[in-house]
Amino acid sequence: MFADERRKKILERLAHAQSVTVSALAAEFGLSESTIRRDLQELDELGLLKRTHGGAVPIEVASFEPTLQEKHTQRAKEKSAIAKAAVEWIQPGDTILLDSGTTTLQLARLLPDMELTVVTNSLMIAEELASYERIHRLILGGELRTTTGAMVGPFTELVLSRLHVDKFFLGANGVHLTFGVTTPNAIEAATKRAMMRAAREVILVADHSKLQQRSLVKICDIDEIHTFITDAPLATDEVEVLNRNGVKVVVAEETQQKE
Amino acid sequence: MFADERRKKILERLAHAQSVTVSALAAEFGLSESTIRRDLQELDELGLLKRTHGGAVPIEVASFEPTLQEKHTQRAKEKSAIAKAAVEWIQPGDTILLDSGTTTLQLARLLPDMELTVVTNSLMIAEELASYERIHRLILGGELRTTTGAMVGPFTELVLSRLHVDKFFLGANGVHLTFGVTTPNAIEAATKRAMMRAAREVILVADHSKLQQRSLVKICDIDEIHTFITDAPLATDEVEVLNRNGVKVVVAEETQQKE
DNA sequence: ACGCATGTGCTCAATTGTGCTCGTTTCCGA
DNA sequence: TCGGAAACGAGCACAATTGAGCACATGCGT
Repeated sequence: MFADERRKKILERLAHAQSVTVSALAAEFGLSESTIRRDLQELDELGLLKRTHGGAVPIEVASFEPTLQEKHTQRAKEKSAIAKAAVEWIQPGDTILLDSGTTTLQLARLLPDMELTVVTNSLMIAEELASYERIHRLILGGELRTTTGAMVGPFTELVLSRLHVDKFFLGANGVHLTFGVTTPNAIEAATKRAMMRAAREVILVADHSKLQQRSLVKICDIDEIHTFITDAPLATDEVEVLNRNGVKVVVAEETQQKE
Repeated sequence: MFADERRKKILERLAHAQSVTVSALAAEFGLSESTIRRDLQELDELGLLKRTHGGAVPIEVASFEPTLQEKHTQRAKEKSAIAKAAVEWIQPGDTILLDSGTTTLQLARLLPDMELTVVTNSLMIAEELASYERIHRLILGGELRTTTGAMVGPFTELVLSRLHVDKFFLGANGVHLTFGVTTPNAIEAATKRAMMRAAREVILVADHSKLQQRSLVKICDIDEIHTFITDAPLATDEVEVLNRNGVKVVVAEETQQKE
């Protein structure tokens, strides 16, 4: 990987995400932070990005919606770490299904532009993927929900009934060992269930704040999850319960340097 | 193997990979690195690649998509006038179907926030409608096309086969009295036909630059259109032909503010 | 045979990319 | 407002890569 190549990738990344961090880039490329800093400095001088402390942001002015933006930043580091670990699960040629949600949106941003089929019911993810060249994108239709930007309902489920994907990345509001996986909205829950039926492997992505939480509507029992990717180490007994239920647990490393 | 031949191969290699290395090329061709360096230098001076330390990367065309943004501004005033006239056709409680395209996008922007069900296969329109409170929004899914942001294909048509809307606002690239209504892409044309089948009334919206133009793929004959909204007065014989085919013609008044 | 252009390989000092250290600056939570 | 942690930039060291120069081989026309 050459410097120019790497810088191009940094710009690509920045085109999809609102920001990049020095530490994350260093970890991703397997290089020192010094090198990344030099890259960012160079790109900054060329006017291709704007340097910030700890990273960089795109050059555009961006009068983005604050509410959505806010949510992004909530536990952004955790979500990003989880998304990064989740991307590792994806191989060229895969057919993946992305649930709506901020963690999966982050995942979409981190997707490499490789031979891939991505199915999603999230308007934001669809938008995010619009510029990818090589990714084949199938959008599940449905009724558009304002709060989550998700497309849900019978039409979504109709299309899902005709689909079969390799991997489904499921987001949720509550992950409880005995009460199962939950979300606040009944229609969304039904759609999530339909997505599970369409997938060979169900991968649950949720940061540690969701753990042992209960939301209103149950999506599924914990043993219906094949893999659970989260950001903080679980208690040993929790891992034991999960493993006993056939759930593989992956704890995402926050970027190398621990604080 | 001649030098020119070798250089051509290097360029081919670079067209497929993101980069090439001097050492790899030297090994592959069984030549010294000096020779490869001279090749790369030559190609760099010719502007056919960009030299880096240890190898080379392709020239960046940086072909960002101005096309979509450009299209917005093209004939914006006409499109806006048409959209304004089209909105008059919509009543509270209606179920309307919006085609993808810049004119219909403009229409979506001008929609009053009233009791309404809007169905669309356009990602941009979906996004535009995301903030509306009272409008019930149904998004047709399908494969996402990069150039137009439209969702098309069998899944789109599957959902459409289950729907019935009051009014369909159809966009097109060519409107010809004898050859009918046309568009450049076959898959999009098929989806547009499916949308027509799902509608009680088909309303064609197209500015006068599309008139008597032909694009590649035919969507329908002119007599399958119920209403045609455009921005410039047509010739009297044209109107006569249209009326004879059962097409109601509406000419939108350009708004007062001329510059 | 001769002169010359071209293509190639080798050597070596100079350049570049990178990692590391260290003192300074900036940020964030108490 | 303050203190510690994180991030920063300058400077240095080291290794890989580079370019210039030279030598050698081949091909071509005279």
